Amino acid sequence: MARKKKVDQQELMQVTEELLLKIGYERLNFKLIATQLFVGRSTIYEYYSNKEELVSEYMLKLMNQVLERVDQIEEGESVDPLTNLRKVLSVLLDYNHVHLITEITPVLDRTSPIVDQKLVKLAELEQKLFTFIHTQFQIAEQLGVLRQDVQVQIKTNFLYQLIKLKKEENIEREEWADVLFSLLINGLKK
Amino acid sequence: MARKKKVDQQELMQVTEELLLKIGYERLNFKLIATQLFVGRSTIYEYYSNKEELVSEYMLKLMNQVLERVDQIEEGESVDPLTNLRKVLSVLLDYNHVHLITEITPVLDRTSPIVDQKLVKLAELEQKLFTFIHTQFQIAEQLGVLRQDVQVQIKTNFLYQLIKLKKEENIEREEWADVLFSLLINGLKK
Amino acid sequence: MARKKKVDQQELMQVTEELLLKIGYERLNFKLIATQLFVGRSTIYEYYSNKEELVSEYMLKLMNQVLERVDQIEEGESVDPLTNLRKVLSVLLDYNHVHLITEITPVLDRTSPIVDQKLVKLAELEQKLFTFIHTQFQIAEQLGVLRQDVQVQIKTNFLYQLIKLKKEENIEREEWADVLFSLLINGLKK
Amino acid sequence: MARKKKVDQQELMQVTEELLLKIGYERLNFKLIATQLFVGRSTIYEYYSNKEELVSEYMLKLMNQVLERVDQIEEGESVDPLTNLRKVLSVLLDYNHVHLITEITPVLDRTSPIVDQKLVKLAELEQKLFTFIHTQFQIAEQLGVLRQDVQVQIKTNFLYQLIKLKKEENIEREEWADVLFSLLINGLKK
DNA sequence: GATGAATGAGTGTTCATTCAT
DNA sequence: AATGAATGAACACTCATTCAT
Repeated sequence: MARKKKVDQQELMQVTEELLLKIGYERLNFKLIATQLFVGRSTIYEYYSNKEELVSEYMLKLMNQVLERVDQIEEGESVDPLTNLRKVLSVLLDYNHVHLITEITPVLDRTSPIVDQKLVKLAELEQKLFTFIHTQFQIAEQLGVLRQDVQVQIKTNFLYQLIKLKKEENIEREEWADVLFSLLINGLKK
Repeated sequence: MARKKKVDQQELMQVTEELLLKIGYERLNFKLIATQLFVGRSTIYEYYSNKEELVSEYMLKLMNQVLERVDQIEEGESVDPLTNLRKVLSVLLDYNHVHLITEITPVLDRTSPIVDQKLVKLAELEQKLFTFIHTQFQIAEQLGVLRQDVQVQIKTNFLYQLIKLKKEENIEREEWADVLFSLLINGLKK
Repeated sequence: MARKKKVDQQELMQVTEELLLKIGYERLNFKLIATQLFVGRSTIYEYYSNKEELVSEYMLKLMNQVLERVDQIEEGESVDPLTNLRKVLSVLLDYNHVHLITEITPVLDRTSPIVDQKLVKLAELEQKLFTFIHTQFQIAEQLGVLRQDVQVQIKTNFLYQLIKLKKEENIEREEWADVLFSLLINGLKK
Repeated sequence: MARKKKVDQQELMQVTEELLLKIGYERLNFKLIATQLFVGRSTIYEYYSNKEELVSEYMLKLMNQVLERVDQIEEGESVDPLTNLRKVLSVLLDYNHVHLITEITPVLDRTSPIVDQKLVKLAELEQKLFTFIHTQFQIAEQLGVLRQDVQVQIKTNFLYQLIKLKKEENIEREEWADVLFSLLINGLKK
């Protein structure tokens, strides 16, 4: 009979996320992960042969979750682009750590084909996300709701960057999303 | 007298900056710096006894340059807060890498008193910058130009985050500043 | 299960002792130890995270062995203090390298709590040894066998220092202990 | 005109002694010495080309001073060997740090001929000192004052080791010498 | 004479990774 | 499937020593 599995994949991903947020990609190491999971260091190697593989897998899973939520928006009944964009912002705030992807992806060593493959897939998903936002902005423009002197690309980035603004402690998430969205659309002017 | 100096401090700072931007703080190491300067690794230790000291010195110099520019705005004839804020944005775009400070400062080991001292000084300077922006926003509010349902603190952060938006390749810097400032003030609405 | 152990703890302690006696604490380093044990340098770090920890562990083990022997004297049937002191001298000569402790302890860096803890324990054991000798001297004094114009503290030190006298090559250990003890008690006078 | 000499030889020797006593031979280095003398590190190299040369010179000077004092005893009017030995003990206590020589000499690298030469000279002086003590003990033996079942060599060492006994704080030097000498001659017996 | 500057050699330490069980 | 043990490679840091001025 096989030994009971000690390493729960979900737990592994969760610990990875916590550590990525707490100490960052560079300082993340298998020793730490193993300690938190109460397993031997080398056990992690049974599943991922290095940090790159583990982290790219984590990012892929994360992006998949985000896109699932975005798909729900797409499949929703709403046809108003601004409403959709507001919903996207909500999702991004929920998955606030997606910004990790933007930071980590460029520094990852893509030598290993397994890693490379995952990063390609990840880029596709990211593209899909951007395309959705992009499309909404285009529709909004056509409806004459938005200014047209700024490229859609910039608008998309603008929205994406918003999630990096540090939320005030005493404000609740949806309310915060409202503030950000209002800033995005109306700016600071009275 | 001594041997001719091989290590130019300015060059050292420049290489540090380049490497920080290219590979980040964690991957930065003295070997790399020394190689780029065509000197021995231990030579760098003659000037800075570790990475922390070198990098905190770099950040301090950088922030000093930024504040010099901000002081010029302060001493300028303009009393219009929005004009001043627009000028600050220009400065921040020129010293676009100030965002490194925000990233690196929290992870630096402050054990060494020399490092700690520099970080304290750095925090003071940063505070000064924020205060200037803060003040301009307050004046603008009092003049009734800006919306008041968003805290000044958030506005300040908003402006500060703007510099992270990646500039399009084919656009010139001042023009880009105009775009960003317009986004900041007017938002995306038509 | 894991790979077969290559590093025998006892062997490690023995090599440490040999090197401490041969080249001293300052010159002792992990490279040397590793070479003698035919293992990689970093392997030693699996067991002790630095020289301080290794050496303090060594000293603790050594002192424990000494005290075990002293305990046997204490539990022995003899009640004559001089006989007991003579036996202590034998033990000290057997563990002649205890003087290493006196030399090394003061220069050890106690920053690490692990090291500090061991040194505290070590000090306790040393105290116990000194107390035993001290007590024997006191009893001897009360029996009127010893001069009383010299403090017990000095007597204790005197005995302890004796082990540093270099033994002549051609003399056997117990005989040498007799000579030293006689010197201690009777002095050089006829 | 030549520059004013900044490095005073005597001061150099004094600093060397202080550091040797404070931190020991192994930790002694030119950087520390230079700092204490307020000169550049490389300046010391004008006088001594390495630590070995400096320290062997120091020990030689020290031993010379000791022997000067011993010569005075020899030239003195006293013919009583015990009185002479008591005087030697006084000298040894004055130059209490001669024990440094015993510790350092064996670990010094004798590769350099300059160092070797000094160490040879040093050994001669040490021999002279031992011979003097030796002779006094022999005379004393012939006078029937001392026991003869212990080799003179051992007696000599015994006296020499005495200086390592830590002096109590509140006792004055000559008095301490008396205690030690009495221990040496009469032992601990009543 | 004096020294600031540069450097190599050696040690300290961490960690990803392999391997045998 | 799991892991304890071993290790090399890479980086951190110190210091004796050389050299040009």
